[in-house]
Amino acid sequence: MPIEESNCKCPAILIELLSAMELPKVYSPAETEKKWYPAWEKEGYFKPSDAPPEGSRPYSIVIPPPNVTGSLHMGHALNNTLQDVLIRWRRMQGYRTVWVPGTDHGGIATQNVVEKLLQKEKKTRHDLGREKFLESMWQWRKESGDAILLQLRRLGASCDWTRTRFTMDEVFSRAVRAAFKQLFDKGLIYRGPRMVNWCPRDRTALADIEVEHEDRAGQLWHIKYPFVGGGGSIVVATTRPETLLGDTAVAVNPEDERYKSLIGKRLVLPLMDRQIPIVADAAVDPAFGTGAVKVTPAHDAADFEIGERHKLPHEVVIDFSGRMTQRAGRYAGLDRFEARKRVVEDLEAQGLLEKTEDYKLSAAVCYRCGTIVEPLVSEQWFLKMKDMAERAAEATRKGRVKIFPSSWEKPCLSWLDNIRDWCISRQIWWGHPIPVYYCPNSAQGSQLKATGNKSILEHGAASLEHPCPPIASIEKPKKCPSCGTSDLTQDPDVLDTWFSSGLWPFAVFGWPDSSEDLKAFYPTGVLVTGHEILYLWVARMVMLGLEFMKDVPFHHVYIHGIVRDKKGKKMSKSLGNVIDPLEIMDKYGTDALRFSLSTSSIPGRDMQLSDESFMSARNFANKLWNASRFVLMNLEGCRPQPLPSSKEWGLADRWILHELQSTIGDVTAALECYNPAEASRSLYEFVWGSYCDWYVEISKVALTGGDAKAKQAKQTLLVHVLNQSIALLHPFMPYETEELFQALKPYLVKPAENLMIAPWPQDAGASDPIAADKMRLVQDIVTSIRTLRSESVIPPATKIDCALRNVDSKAREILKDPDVKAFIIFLARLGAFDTEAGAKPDEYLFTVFSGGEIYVPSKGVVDKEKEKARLRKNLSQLEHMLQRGQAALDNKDFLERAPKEEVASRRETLQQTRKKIEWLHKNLEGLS
RNA sequence: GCCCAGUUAGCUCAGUUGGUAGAGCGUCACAUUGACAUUGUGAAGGCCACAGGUUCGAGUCCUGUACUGGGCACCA
Repeated sequence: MPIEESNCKCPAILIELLSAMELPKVYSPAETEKKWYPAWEKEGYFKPSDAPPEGSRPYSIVIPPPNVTGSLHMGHALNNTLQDVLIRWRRMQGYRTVWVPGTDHGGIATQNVVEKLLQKEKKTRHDLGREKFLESMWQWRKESGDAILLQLRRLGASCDWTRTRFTMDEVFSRAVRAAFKQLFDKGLIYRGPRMVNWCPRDRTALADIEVEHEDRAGQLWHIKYPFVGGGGSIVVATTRPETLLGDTAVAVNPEDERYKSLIGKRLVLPLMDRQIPIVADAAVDPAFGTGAVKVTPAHDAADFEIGERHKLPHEVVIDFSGRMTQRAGRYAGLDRFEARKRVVEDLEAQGLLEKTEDYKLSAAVCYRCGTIVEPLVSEQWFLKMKDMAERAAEATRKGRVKIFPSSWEKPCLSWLDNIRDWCISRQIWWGHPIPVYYCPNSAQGSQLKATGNKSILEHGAASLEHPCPPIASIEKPKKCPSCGTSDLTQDPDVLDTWFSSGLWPFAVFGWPDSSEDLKAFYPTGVLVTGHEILYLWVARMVMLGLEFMKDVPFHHVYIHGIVRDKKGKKMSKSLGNVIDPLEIMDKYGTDALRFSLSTSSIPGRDMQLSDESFMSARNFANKLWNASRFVLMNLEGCRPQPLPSSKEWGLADRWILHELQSTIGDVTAALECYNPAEASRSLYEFVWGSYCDWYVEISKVALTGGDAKAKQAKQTLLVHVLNQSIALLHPFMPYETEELFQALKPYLVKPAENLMIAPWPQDAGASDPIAADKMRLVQDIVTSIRTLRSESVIPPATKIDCALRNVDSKAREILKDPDVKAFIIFLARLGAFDTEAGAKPDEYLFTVFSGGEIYVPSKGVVDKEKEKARLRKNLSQLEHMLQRGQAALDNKDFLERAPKEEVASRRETLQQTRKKIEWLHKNLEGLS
């Protein structure tokens, strides 16, 4: 029969002992992590409070929604750790916080994943048809869609899961259609045939920003175009000879003396036997290649423009799948690269290839699949950007949106300042259907009929006298407002995935309806992201936020680095150098992963991660664990009580509170300016370097001493400083700190229910430079003695006696403090400690500290030769210092121009160094 | 071609207004009844990329060079 809790009448002291003993020697993350996440969620801490305390301000973050294509990788782990650090910190600061999670349908990327699955069954999406294919897309989304969000829970992400959004859920889709319609009605969205970047693999248009440029080795072919009627030829250079088949002119610069007389003449297009003119256009750079350019208006953006200026015909020789069209004559049906090979061969055979040069070109590739992009003319929807970009740039310039680090501001502005219209239509199936409808009496409608509802990429098929205009509508209209027909067909294209992501910061809060959430949480506090989607996403959110909300979507943009491997390479599946965050969490614990990511996250820099960095974070977690374990094991009889008044603080207490205070300031300031590395490092130093190494050690004096009052004060302070430390650490290491907090709770006055909602530590006015000064002396003497022990190979366990001589007045004053003496005796493991030694001992080991000589009597132990070598080594170091110091003080200019304090302090150190050298010399002499 | 970062110990990186260079990891020595060996103590290890300049004084400010990474443009 189980013992009921209420029946358990164990003495409180036993419970304490038990709870302390329950802490195992080593921190084991797995159990802790399992416990706290559900507990926090159950308490509703992830949701913003419905009844916030008065004056509590809202603070919100929206997640950069990961694509529903896979699982958590290290980049996600970093991005979301940083967001969680910030939101937990703000929550503890008392803000009414919300972090909205969600996922993105991810357009081309996600469609590609499912298409690849189909490929394994040797099927294409066209085999399934649009409807069936979309069914399998939704199936995929259902199965693997939110896996990544589940993994975020493991990471400790304190998202409000009740507000989870997906960019294609019904509510969000309505927002997307509403946004489109508003922009359409305002005349900002237009449709037309334009030269766009076409990915023949994904078979869709891409926006300019979705094209990446890669340096590749290629060739520059010089081709002869003979004049009509003979008389030689003109040579043009090209990297894409297959486009020759679609040439409709050759252009030269009008100022180019070499070609001036040839303008207007006609040429025979090789291989095609068509005649084309030589035109003059200022866009041609006479210095490049031969100074003569072949013009292919249908397959090159620059040529398209030349074509417009000279009214040149378009010869479409490459189709949307990257194959040569019927217009390419005998090359019809060939893949573009196969055609290139054949064209070059044929030109060579006909003696029209003058030469081939190696040439470094930057290939335009699709950012999703890496296929070389083909510039093609097609019918697409565009969003006018100029005005929106201007407003976004203005908001950035005025600081309404601040970018951290600010070095990203300039590139961002220059992108906005040079913006071109945004091609927002995609010829894929997975995405938001464009909310535009056509009636059969519209140009597009009639064309759709002709092509069997498949595509209206090509233009000019229909020629109606009075066509009905396209209808943009949030819901499908019943009939055409122009002609009344109810036979309406929706545009077959979908919207660029970034169009919907661009609405994320307000659509997640319920836009276009006006909601409480929207009022409270827009604009959000900060957007946390990597720089790779700065233009693709961030800039667009600013533009669309200003357009629809009349306000920026966030005040701050925090750009973090990219996660790289040990060798500095970007992590990628194909390189096989990925570190799986889930594995790291299994191996080292979630807190170690988070702490390691935070510590490595230096503003504006990419980070290199390796096992060592996780290990060091894991060790830190264990150190904190054991320090807490020590404190808890020494709280026997301790009751919750307020801090003793400052009068009762001993030297070490004043010092640790001084250090704590500056740590609180440092951590808070570092987080304010998005520098988690500085915040976490400062905490590491404080916890390990100050609290564990010195304060906990020193506290052992009082804990084991007989003074009950001193012991009690020490217990209270140990608990207080530990409690403040874990509070500061909580945003970085939420699990372990929560676990420790629960263990500490019985000793805290009015503790919060959970550390997660405990208040953020405040400046307590505990700055104490005098205590810091005194502790510095303690540390100096202790370290000097330790060095001496180590150099003379005296085991630390052996107690030694120690005497100081020639102590200067400042040090003597400090040594009067009984604490100082006691600490030194304890930390340096001394037997007798004589601070005012008179006579020199007979045999001794010798060293110096900043304020005097240190003698360690050691009868019969001293190896004279070894001791001499040791002292000589010390001496040579000091002499080096003396030399440098003397040089400065011998410099007249320095004495005259440097500030007095500087000169004085140099004099003092020099004096000290001299004294030390003198003492060392004397002792060296004494040895021989 | 233009712009922005970076270059500091073997490795990864700190270094605030200019004042004799710091940490972690790794290495070496010593320590295992200790809160913690995922530990402690100590040591070794640096022409702060290079060349100039400003300054009494430069890792820090200025100019130039080299290399690395990134952004943008050109790309016939």
